[in-house]
Amino acid sequence: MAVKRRFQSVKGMRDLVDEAPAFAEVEETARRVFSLYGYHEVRTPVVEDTELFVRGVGEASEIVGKQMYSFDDKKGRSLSLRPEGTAPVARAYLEHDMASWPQPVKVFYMGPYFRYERPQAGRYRQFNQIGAELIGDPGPYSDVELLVMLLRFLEEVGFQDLEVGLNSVGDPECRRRYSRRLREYLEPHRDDLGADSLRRLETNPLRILDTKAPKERELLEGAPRLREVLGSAAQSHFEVVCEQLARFDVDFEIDNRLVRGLDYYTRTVFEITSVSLGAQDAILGGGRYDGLIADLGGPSVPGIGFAIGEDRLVSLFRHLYPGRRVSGASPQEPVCVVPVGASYRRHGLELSQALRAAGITAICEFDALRPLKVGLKQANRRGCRWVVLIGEDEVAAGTVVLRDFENGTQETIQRDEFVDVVATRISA
RNA sequence: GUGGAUGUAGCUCAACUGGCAGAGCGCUUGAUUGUGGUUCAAGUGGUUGGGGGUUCAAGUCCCCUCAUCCACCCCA
Repeated sequence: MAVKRRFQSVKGMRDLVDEAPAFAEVEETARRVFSLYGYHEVRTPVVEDTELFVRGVGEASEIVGKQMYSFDDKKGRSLSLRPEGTAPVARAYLEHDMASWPQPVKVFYMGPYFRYERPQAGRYRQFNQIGAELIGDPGPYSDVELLVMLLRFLEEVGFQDLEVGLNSVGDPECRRRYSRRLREYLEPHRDDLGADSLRRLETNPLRILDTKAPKERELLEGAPRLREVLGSAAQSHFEVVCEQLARFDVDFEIDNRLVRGLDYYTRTVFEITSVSLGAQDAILGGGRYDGLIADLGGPSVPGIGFAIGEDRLVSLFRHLYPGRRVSGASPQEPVCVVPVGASYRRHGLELSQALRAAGITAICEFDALRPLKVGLKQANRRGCRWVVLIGEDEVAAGTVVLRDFENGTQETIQRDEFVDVVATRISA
């Protein structure tokens, strides 16, 4: 009966147990690297006015149309769990009048996001993103700096050989021009298009470019290229970005089909995918959004940013480098203090505190049901190599016993010297 | 929202055309009352996801439901 009614995590949401240390290491790496580039961390609320996403992300986008966790509060206001991070940051930029700060404003953030979709490999209803936004500079050098920072982060996490897909979706005028061309090209081939693409032919022809259907891909081989219709400003912007990325040895490939799903993107767009992740293969994506702040009722301020899917990043890392720790982290394995008998717990606490005061990770087995045996077994199961024993004999003699599980030896050392001895033994 | 697969012990999985629910690992105890890990011995483990139906008899067949996984879609 207890089994039957046992609680379970909500569909599409999971506990991070084994993965939690890797998440923490990824987050620490992000803080370190992004700070190095002059970014500072912000934290925005998990809940926002629903309208923020409708206007920011776009009513036509799938995210807003079908995937939001929306609800009415007690006053009847429509609120939503945030499905992405850029619109909230843009909102905060306006709310705190960051336009009066030295431009550009550079921020990063991390935390949970929510989309109501059917879960599958690499897709959760609550997932974690690490993002950064550079707001207030329209120029291509900011694009390059942001991408270089992103690659540096991935490198410091421990990834090698990740390739960035890069494209330009141009300014809104270029896109309107291109949509018309693409529609003209595809119209005669309606029979070869699936239902989804047919619908997009009316609503958002650009999205047809990233179709997975082989027949449609073949058809698109002969389609006009997006970059061929870019205006001269967008064109030269893109050229500078490519040229500078090459100068800084960024491994990128121009992908003509790369368009991204959020409505606010302009000019530079990019993403990194991996075939090792299954169908949900994007580990990060981003781009420029020169019209977003204005769409939200603010001044015309350009911006560029990215979002890293932390769950997918960790999953890919574990798949590519089994057993390896993120960022080469190697936490200190604890020394285990075992009081021999319940009446020596006081000494156990004292000894473990002395070790911690010296910066040595220590745990104490207060709960050994029987002297020694159980305590040692626990210490072993926790993966400790070094055990400090304190009992009747040791207290009487003013000593402790330091046991080395690796070769089964142990030594008796003076209690007032034991911290130093432990320190030298574990670092040997 | 659509489609497919799978739910048996804490974990990984067996159980023939319906016939006594099992194994390995884990866990507890002992061999060793102050010595772990190895070994040996014993023990602990379950309303077979839940509900209903067919049957003398259901883990097995039928219906419903829930969950997980994978794909479509979408994206991180």
